Amino acid sequence: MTLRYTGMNFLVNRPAMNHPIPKLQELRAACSNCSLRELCLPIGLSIEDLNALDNLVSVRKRVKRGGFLFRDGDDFQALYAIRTGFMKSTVITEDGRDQVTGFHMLGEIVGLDGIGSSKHSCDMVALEDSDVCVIHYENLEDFTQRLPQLQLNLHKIMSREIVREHGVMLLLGSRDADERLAAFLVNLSQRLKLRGYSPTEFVLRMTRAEIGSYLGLTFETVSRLLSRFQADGVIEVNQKNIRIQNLEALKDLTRRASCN
Amino acid sequence: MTLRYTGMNFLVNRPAMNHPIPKLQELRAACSNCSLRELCLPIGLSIEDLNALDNLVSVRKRVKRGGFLFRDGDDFQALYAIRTGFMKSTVITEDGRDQVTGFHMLGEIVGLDGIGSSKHSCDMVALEDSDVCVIHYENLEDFTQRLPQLQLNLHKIMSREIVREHGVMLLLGSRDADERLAAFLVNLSQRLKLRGYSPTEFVLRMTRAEIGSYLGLTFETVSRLLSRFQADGVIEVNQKNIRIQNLEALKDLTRRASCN
DNA sequence: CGACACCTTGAAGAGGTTCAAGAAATGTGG
DNA sequence: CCACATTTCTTGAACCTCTTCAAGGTGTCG
Repeated sequence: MTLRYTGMNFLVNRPAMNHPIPKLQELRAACSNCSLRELCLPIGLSIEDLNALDNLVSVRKRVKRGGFLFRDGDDFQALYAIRTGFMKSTVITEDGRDQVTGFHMLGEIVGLDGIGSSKHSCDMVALEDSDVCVIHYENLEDFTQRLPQLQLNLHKIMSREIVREHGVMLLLGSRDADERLAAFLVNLSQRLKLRGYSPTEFVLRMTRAEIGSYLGLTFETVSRLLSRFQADGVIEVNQKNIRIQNLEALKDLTRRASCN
Repeated sequence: MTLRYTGMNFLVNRPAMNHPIPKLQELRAACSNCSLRELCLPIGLSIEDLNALDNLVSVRKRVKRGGFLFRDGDDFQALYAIRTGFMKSTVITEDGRDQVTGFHMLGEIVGLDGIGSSKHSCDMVALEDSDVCVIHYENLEDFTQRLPQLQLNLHKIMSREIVREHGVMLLLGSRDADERLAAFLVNLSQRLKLRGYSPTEFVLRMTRAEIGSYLGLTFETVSRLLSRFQADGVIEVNQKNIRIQNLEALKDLTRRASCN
């Protein structure tokens, strides 16, 4: 079987949810038909509400690999739901250093950083050709006024982002390099599993440097640790291809009590 | 002038916004009269809306120093607006290590972590006797349905928390110890200034260990750095009392380009 | 006043960074 | 489609920042 490019080939074992390349007239999104709706903003909405939502999420946008969905300083206009692809968010300092603050995959909502100040405060870069639903924010505010469930969903999404970041802070503040990288791999694995992909075999869409930036490590350290995990028989690495041999061992690494 | 205890004596130079000890019958909150409303949830609400809000935020709660406002695992019931006092939030790992994820002062909303999963995912501990307005979440959802401005405010507050955490991630992931501590002091200074307090002279309500936990450093490192900043003439330290001698130098420390 | 928590400072040690060099993969243009 | 440039990755060795361990000092509260 030869697969056409679907924008989801950052995954190895593709399940039965391939999307064909959308034709232009299909670029209109439709939450009611979307296979991701149980992961996304419309979680648990009724049929009627879903139909209403289709009028809100009416545009899609493609971002080529390496392209920006939005940039630090851009006026905030919309939230974006990732349909296919993979993205990273980065914050930049005055002196030019930057830090990856998150990796985002299908079904996730990005752009939440812009609501507070009406400007985006990070860059959102596609790590592979990506396809997003554009959720115009002013319209969304109107919709949430009428759909309490939608409002709740939005609040939950934002709250979960806050909790996710708590986890990253814990990682960066209290764990050593092994634990950070192990936690990163386990997290990726779990998110892929939730989307129906293999939790043990996948392709990293980001470079070692990007992983390092996210984890507060240098790319050399990431590279060395991947090699060591492989030597220990926990994972198998081949360039960007990862196969987790012993998921339990990896999970143990993330919670290894270092006697304090 | 001898001041009665107002729950705000973590600050040195008190401006003209002292609250008397609330008598029991005064424990009913009133956003419409609150001097903090320009920092808090009701920012920019009309008079009518403010009056409506008074029915939402109808309870106050006191938390003694060292007490918990809520704990990891508690059912999520409400958000809390800090009226007086000072708090820290901490997340805990399975192996018992914990990390401070934030320090919170008057006018700030805490508890946002609980919305996503209906359970709180961190501890919220009072670092001094504190007084909070209880915003029952179900009621809040009803109110935001009717008050678009209130909904927007809530979204902005959550978005800003996300952005704040981006900043902490940057701090923990990309900066050395000097830069972290300098950034911490500058941040405290700015938040105090916003509330009408002296930005250059204040009392730390947290221990060196808590600062260290927040910044991903040991308490010894924090202690050493405070001493060094003092030796460099940037600040003056006397136990928990801080006087910033050279705010610009401190700000420079936070953005010192280390040539990469 | 004594117990306890908190803070300071020193010295040794370790984990991760930096610098460096080469290999492998990827992309580009003719 | 191949050659070349560029990016990415791996691995080693020296170094450095921050941690760990330790001991003594200071402040606070019952």
